[in-house]
Amino acid sequence: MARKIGSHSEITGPKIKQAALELFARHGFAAVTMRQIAARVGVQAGAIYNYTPDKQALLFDLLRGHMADLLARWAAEQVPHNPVAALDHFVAFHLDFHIQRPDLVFISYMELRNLTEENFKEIEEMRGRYEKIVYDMIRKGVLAGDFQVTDAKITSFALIAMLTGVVDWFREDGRLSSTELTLHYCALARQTFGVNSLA
Amino acid sequence: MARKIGSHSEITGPKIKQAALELFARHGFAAVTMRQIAARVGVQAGAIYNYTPDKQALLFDLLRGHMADLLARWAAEQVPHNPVAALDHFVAFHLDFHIQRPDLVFISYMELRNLTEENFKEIEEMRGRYEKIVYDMIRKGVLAGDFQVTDAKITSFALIAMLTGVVDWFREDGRLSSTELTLHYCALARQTFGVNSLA
DNA sequence: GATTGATCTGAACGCTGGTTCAGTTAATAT
DNA sequence: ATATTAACTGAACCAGCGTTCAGATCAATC
Repeated sequence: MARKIGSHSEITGPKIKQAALELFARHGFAAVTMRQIAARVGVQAGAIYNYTPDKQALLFDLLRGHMADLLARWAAEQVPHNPVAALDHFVAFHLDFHIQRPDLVFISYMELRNLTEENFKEIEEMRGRYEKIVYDMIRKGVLAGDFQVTDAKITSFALIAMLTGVVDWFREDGRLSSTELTLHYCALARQTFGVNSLA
Repeated sequence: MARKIGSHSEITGPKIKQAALELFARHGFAAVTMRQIAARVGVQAGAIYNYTPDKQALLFDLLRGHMADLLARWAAEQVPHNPVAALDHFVAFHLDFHIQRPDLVFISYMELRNLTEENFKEIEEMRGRYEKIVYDMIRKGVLAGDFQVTDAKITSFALIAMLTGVVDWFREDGRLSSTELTLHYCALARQTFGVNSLA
């Protein structure tokens, strides 16, 4: 035996990425073997090397793709000028994006330390860009007098942590729908930012 | 060579735990070898097995010890009856406890998936007990009319995530002292809980 | 329908992993 | 001083790791 029936790089390539993603998320990068990934795709381990130079690149591509996707999608959003509306918009966007990609969110936080130093720096830089978006949004709201926060930096970290933490427990078939979730978190975020509810 | 000069189980035992903790936190459980741990202690790999049945137990003991410590210390706290004061108390406690143990916090979140199923359940149960403490605290505040939260469960998760996320960026020698940090987060938590600042 | 290139197999490579254990030495008790 | 026990070494075991590659087979092209 050699080449499989119906084999195509446009099919096998994505399948390998998907299998690697699921396994990395479930067991951790270091604990997953190339043979496990291959088995999930229905292929031998050697075949993976037609699609990636090595295991490290498999991880890095997933993380970079995830961050690039996040930044690109936010850049494409039409963000309201009103600070409170912008906050609501961000909360909805962040929750929606992250809830749809729990595995990617997980490994983007977990597996940073398994990256090469230079690969790590690249991801860190992208993460910093996203954090700056939140920080700038808060600063604008503070300057406009809409937000009452004592420290914009701390608040930006707190907001991101609070929102991203949702993927640890939220399930599509759970007590709350994603719509209800968003509503709750918009209210929570407003309160956290000291938005005057009478305004 | 065999037994080392000055060797004592009361010394080597804790050193192994400490070395394992640091290495697990830095590189991840699966990526750390018994030989690395041994080298850090200044001993051969085989010697570790005088102190632990296997690598898994090394991890589990760290996680269980951490959670047990957390629960025991909270149980020993004198918590004010006033809901707002209790919230402040909890925020200060949680931040203080977690900031002092960044490595343990890290692996307690990261390495759950590397636990045996039964070991995992035990840690999960302890974690649930801690989350319930927060939930009950919020419920009391809501019933007393001190907190304005739409969903006590969500708010409890959000608070824990927001506070625990601090270990990702806080440094003792950074911009903020731990005292300032606590003050900021008490204010932030009050705001998140809709505590009437005029009361 | 023959040729060519893309896709995959299967076996192998050198290494390193967790773990075991007989033997050796330091500390302790007698 | 001697005997006993606790602590550790060093070497070995085997399974499994990531990675390579010559060869086999399928898909596509003309």
